[in-house]
Amino acid sequence: MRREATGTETGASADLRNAGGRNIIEIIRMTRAALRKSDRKVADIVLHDPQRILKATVGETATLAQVSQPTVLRFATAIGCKGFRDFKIRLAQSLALGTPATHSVLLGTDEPETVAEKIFDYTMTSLDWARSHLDKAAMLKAIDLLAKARTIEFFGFGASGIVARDAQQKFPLFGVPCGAQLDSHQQIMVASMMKEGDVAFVISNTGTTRSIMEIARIARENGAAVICLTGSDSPLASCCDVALIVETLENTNMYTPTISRIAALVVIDVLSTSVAMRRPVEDQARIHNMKRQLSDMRKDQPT
Amino acid sequence: MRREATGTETGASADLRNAGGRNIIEIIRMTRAALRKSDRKVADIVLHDPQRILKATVGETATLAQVSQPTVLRFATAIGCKGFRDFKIRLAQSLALGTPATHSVLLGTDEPETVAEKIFDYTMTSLDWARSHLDKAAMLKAIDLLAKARTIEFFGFGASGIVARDAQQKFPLFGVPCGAQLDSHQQIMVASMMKEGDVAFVISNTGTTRSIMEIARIARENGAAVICLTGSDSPLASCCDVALIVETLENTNMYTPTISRIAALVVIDVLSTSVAMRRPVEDQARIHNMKRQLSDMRKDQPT
DNA sequence: GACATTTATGTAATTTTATTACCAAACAGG
DNA sequence: CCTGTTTGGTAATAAAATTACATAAATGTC
Repeated sequence: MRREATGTETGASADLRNAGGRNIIEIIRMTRAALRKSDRKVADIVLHDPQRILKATVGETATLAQVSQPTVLRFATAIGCKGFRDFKIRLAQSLALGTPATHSVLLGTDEPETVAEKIFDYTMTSLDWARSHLDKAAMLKAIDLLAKARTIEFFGFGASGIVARDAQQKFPLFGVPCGAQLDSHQQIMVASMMKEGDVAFVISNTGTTRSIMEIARIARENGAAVICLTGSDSPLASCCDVALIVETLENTNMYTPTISRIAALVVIDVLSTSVAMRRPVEDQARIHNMKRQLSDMRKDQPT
Repeated sequence: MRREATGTETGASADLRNAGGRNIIEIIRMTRAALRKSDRKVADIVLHDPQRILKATVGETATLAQVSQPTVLRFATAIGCKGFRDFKIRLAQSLALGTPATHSVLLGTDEPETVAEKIFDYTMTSLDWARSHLDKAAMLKAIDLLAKARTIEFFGFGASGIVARDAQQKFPLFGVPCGAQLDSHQQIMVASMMKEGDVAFVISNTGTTRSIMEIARIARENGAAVICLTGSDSPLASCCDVALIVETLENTNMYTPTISRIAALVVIDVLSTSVAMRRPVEDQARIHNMKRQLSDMRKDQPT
């Protein structure tokens, strides 16, 4: 009773389904258009109030959607689940990250407690999204470049400057000298001095900042490898050797904090850790030592 | 809402259960000792391979635990679930955040892809943990102080310095001038200049850094309110007006990246957003405007 | 240390829920 | 306007969850 290529399959193609990764709600949203009319009714009530369905039985769901029970079952298989049971498990997992962002928009009347809940939820949901949209190939290329680098320079402004500085602090993991430039004049100077074997790591959420693109260009002209970390497939991405695009759920609500920097920080964690793991075993002790030094430095920095 | 006690209740007291927040696995770990002998068998196989149980029926679970089916049911109610169904839903949600941290420790042999998965998972799990362990009362007091502040100064070293800088960048939300001091000499100078009405926001993950405690002391002597953001109930916490303790799952594995700064950043998000929401309605437009300015600044910073 | 009382666990019956088999309407193409 | 195909419903069936009840183990009391 696999439903892959059998006759029961509707127009909803497998690749569409996979695109959403593990989040069943996303899968439903995407396949919705390709579903049968009645299945769509089920899809709609699930999307409308997933929490309700989580506690519902097949019968209740059928009533809510105004369809028959088997239709609910067919809906479940149509979106790629093994059965209703499996569907509910998957729904529960999708909902664990908090009700989808659209539901958790902050209201002016929210109590601080609610605000905390929502912001945490939103952050976690966004991280989940970022993870499922990571470009693994680009990631691998970036790790390759970083592992071979002689020095690494991080560039960024504003919120991205924070990320750059954080990355720079991870130099013990990267194992080579790292710099972080936040002043645009300094940036130009440093970029001009880079040469083959160096890696310029350019961070810009928007990917449109003029001066940051200039940095990328200069570093590249001098023979340095250029990696960028950006929020969308921007102009900056096209002029780099590797573009790490970290998509985040953006939300125009003024209260919604910028999530992009959190996702970027986690990506940096992944890169630095992977690079550290790439090093030969005989270096491990040395890295361990460095890490401890960093740890000590954080713990107690005497005047 | 979910875990009210029924008559079947065993010695496992309600407060114990609530301590774990929403994560059923944690709840099981904590209540395990207080469970009946047979129930404990069930608890053990759940903890041992939660993924397996997620796909199992009552019967299968009973066989795996070598108990009868009703025992499995009783186990479910004992840990505060409405029934086996409810238990599975909750288990699914707990597992969605990634297999518990202990399972996702990085191995030297992991592929970069796996590393990414694990780090994202770990970050999300930790955030979930941090959320459920937030001290709401302290949070409220901090928001009160920040909302009334005339100026805010953030202090931090190393990784915490990153957090301080990030917080400072949120000044449009706080609505008052904010500073971030990262150099210890500067810190002493600025702290000495603070006076009543000012807020010193001291960030230190360990909470034991000598110089940072000195800062807190100086600022306090001068009449400034002192808020600290720290990772545990440390010496620093006891000498501040408000102590925000953000517990994170710590893990001694060398590859595990420091999660504390991520949690701290999210807490700052919560604080700044709450403060912004606290402002009178007539200020909202002004804040909105400031926020846009900040946004523009991020987008494009001409040389 | 036997007896009463509570607590813990299993067996079997029962109910609820999920799934399947089958049939009828709607629909598209010839 | 037939004919095969797709879609959706009804009713039967299988599977799973839950309850009722009985028995065994443990605990305490005199």
